[in-house]
Amino acid sequence: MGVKFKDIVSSEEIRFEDLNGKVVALDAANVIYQFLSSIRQLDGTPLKDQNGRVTSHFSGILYRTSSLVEKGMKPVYVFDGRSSALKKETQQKRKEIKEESERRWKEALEEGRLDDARKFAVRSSRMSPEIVEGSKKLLKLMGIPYIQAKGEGEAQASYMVERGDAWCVASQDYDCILFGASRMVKNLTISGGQASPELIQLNKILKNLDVTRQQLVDLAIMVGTDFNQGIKGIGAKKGLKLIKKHGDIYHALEHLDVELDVDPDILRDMFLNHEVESHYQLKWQKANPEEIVEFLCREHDFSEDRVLTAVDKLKKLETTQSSLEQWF
DNA sequence: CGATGGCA
DNA sequence: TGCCATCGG
Repeated sequence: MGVKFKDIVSSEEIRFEDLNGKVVALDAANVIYQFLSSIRQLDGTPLKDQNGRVTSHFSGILYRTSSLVEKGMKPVYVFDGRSSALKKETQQKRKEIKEESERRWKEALEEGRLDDARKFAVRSSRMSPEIVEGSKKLLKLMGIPYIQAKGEGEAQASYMVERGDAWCVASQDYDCILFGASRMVKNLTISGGQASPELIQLNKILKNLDVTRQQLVDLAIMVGTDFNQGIKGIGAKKGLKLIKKHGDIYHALEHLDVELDVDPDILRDMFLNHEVESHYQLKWQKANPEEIVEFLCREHDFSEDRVLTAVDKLKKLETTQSSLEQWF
């Protein structure tokens, strides 16, 4: 998932207080997928309502969002739009892994191997249109804005940081730095325990590695992204050396005597000139406790006490005003 | 994952 | 109060 840059990007640990008052653009797909993967029982079964509909993502969105608000952040969720045809191969591969994982989950369950069951269940997580629509509905009732991207959500979120409408992108993937996000935050989890939030700044990465953003994109293309396979045997470190030695991907490829499956120019264009939605408005509104209870408790069997406690935390937003609000 | 409750 | 196991849906 995402470009494998872990070995070359530096990050700094931050505290939640550092994000007080900041607009945080959350990559919705990334966040929801995390919830679907991890909010499960020991045997891997996700949370479900009485009708058997998965509710893990509702739990995650409700509790994490309300906690972020309580800590002073202004969250905005960014949903994926159409995905590039270039992503087809990755999507097909993921689909196969998920199907295989689901099969092995059931198999492990029958044989009583609980650890394996959970492991494969996590890998089998899938985000259906129903899950996306339900998530949007919940956010709306909570008064939390969401943006529908035209293309990749990461690209849209990065654009919002570039415009100054958001302070950072929150994601676990490094893709947003390729899309030009000047700041991204990893591990924006509440009970992080070990993993506290990490701030990753594009200009610091470029300075540390001594490359341009274009070169960083070229490097990603060599290493492989969700949109292309990359070159076998080339990881972030080796690729970085090659890009620095030869200047760009075309010259590096000449010296390696290999060809890519996709024209680098097409991928460069995707990362550097991604189609985005520029007409949007960020507005945090009062939560609607009655309708949230109707939706989560009546329709999806959540506990009213727990839901109302979380919803109460959203009141913090009513006292703060978006700096943007003055413009509208 | 995040909330909750029991226990020191 | 803080830590940890387990519950949530």
